[in-house]
Amino acid sequence: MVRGRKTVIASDQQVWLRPEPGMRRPKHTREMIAAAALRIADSEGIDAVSMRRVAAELDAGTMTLYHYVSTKAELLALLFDAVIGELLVREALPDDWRRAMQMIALRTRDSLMGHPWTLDIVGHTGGLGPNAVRHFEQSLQAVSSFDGTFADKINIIALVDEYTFGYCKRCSGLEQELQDQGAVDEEFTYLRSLIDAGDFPQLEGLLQLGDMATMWNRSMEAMKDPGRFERNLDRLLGSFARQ
Amino acid sequence: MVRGRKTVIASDQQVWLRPEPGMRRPKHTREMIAAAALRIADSEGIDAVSMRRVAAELDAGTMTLYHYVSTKAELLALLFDAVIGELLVREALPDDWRRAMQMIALRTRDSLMGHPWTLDIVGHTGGLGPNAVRHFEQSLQAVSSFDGTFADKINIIALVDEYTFGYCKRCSGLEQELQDQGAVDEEFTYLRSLIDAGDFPQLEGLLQLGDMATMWNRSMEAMKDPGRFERNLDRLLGSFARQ
DNA sequence: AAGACTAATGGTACGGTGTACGAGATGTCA
DNA sequence: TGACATCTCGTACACCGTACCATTAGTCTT
Repeated sequence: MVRGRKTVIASDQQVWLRPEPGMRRPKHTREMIAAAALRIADSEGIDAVSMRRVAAELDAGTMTLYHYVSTKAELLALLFDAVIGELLVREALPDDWRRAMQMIALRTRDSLMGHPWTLDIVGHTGGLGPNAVRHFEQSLQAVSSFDGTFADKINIIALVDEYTFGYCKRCSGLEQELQDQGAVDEEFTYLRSLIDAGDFPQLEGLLQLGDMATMWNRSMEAMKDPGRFERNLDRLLGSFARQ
Repeated sequence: MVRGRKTVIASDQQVWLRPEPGMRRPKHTREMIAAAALRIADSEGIDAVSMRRVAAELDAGTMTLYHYVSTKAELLALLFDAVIGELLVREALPDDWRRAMQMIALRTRDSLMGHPWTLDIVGHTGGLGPNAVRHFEQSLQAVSSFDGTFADKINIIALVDEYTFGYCKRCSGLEQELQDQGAVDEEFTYLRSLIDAGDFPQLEGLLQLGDMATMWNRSMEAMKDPGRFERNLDRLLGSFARQ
C-alpha cells in the first residue's frame, strides 16, 4: 500500500509527497489508475473493470496495482469518487435554495446518466471520498438559505440525493432493457399470457383503449418524458417552501 | 432449459404441467431454486449466491440448475421476483389514491429493507417478473381514483417507485457503513484533515456548534429519522393533490 | 563511482466463479 | 421388456481477486 497513508479514498491526493531516504519514484498514481478504470467502465462496462484489465490498460503487471490500492473495492471507490467529482457544480450556486438544489440535482442526474454503471457500485465502496464530501458541502451551501432547522436541511439534501439516485437507476435500467427489441416482443407475449389468465383488471382495462404495443408505448413515453425529473423535483422542493 | 417455456421469469408457474410421452418428472422446481437462493442471500449475503452454493443447498449437482434456469442472471431474476412478491399488498387498497400509494410504498420499503441485497441485483435481471407486473397492477389500481391523465398516473407510480428505491438504497448503505465503528472513526480523522485543509466553509461552520462527533451524530440522526420516509412521501403525493 | 537500502514491480499459484460439453442414469411410455 | 427423451452432473476451461515472494531499479550515503 501507499506509504504513510491510511486506506482512505483520496484519489486526488498525490502519493510521493515528500521523498524519503532511498525512496523510488512510483511509475503511476491513484488518479491514473482511476482514470484507466473510468475509461474501461465507460467503453466496456463495469464488469470489464478487473484488476488484470486495469493493469493492462496501464501497461503494468496486475499485482503492481496493489501498491496503490489495497483491494479491488478500494479501486472501485476511486472510480466512484471520480464520477462524483464530475457532478460537482462548477459555477456559483444561486442564493435561492430551490434553484440551487435544482442545479445540483440536474448536474447529478446528467453525470450519473453519463456513467450509469456508477449506480451499480455505489454502496460497495465503503466510506466517503473527497468528492462526496465536496458534494455534501455544496448541498449544505445550497440549503443554507432555507428557513428551517438543521434536521430539515439535512432531510432536503438526503431527499434530493435519494430521488435523483432512484430516478437515474430506473432510467438507466429502462434504457438498457429497451435496447433489445426482441426482449420487448417477448415481454409482450408474456404480458398477454398473464393478463389472459386473469387477475389483472387494471391492465385489462388499459387494453380496452388499444393493443398491447400502444399501451406499452404510452406508458414508456410517460416514463421517459425528459421533463419529468425536473418537474417532480420542483414539486418536491415546492412542498417545503409552502409549509 | 425448462421444456416449452421461453426464458421468461415465471417462478410461479409450475414446470411439468402436462406430462408428455416419455417425460421424466424433475426433482426440483424453479420455486424451490428461488427459495434456496433466497435463504442463502438472506443468511450469507448476495455474494454467497453462486450456482455451486445454490446447487449444494438443494443437494444437487451444479450443472443440474441449468435445466431449470438458462443462466445465473435468470436465477437472480427468480430471486428478485420472489422479493417483489413479498411487497405486494395483501389487503384491499383504500379508495383514496394517496393512502393507497402510501400503503404500497410502505410495504415496499419494509420488504426491500428486509432483503437489502435486492437493491444490488435490480437491473441485472432483465425483464419483468410476474410479481413485478402484479406490483404495477396494484399501483395502477391505487392511482385509479386520481383525477388526472394517464401520463400523470404513470408518473406518480414511477415517482413513488423511484423515491422508495433510492431511499432504501441509501438507508441500507448507511446502516452497513455505521456497523464498523472503526471505519467511522477513520472517517472522522479524514474529514478533519479535509476541513483543516480549507475549502469547506459550510462544514467548518457546523463545527462551530460542536465537535466532529456531535455534528456527525446530528446529521445521522436526521437521516435515520424513522418518520422521514413517510413524511416526505406524503409531501410528494400532496404536491399532486394540491394542483 | 560504488555500494546499500528499500520501495516498486510483477510472475506464479490458489481457490473461487460461470458455464460449455457430453456421458450416464432414470423415469415413462409402447 | 425395450426405446427414448429428459434429467443429472463430472470434467474442464477461462476468468476472477489476491497471497506470497523473488527481482528490479531508483535514491541516498560514502
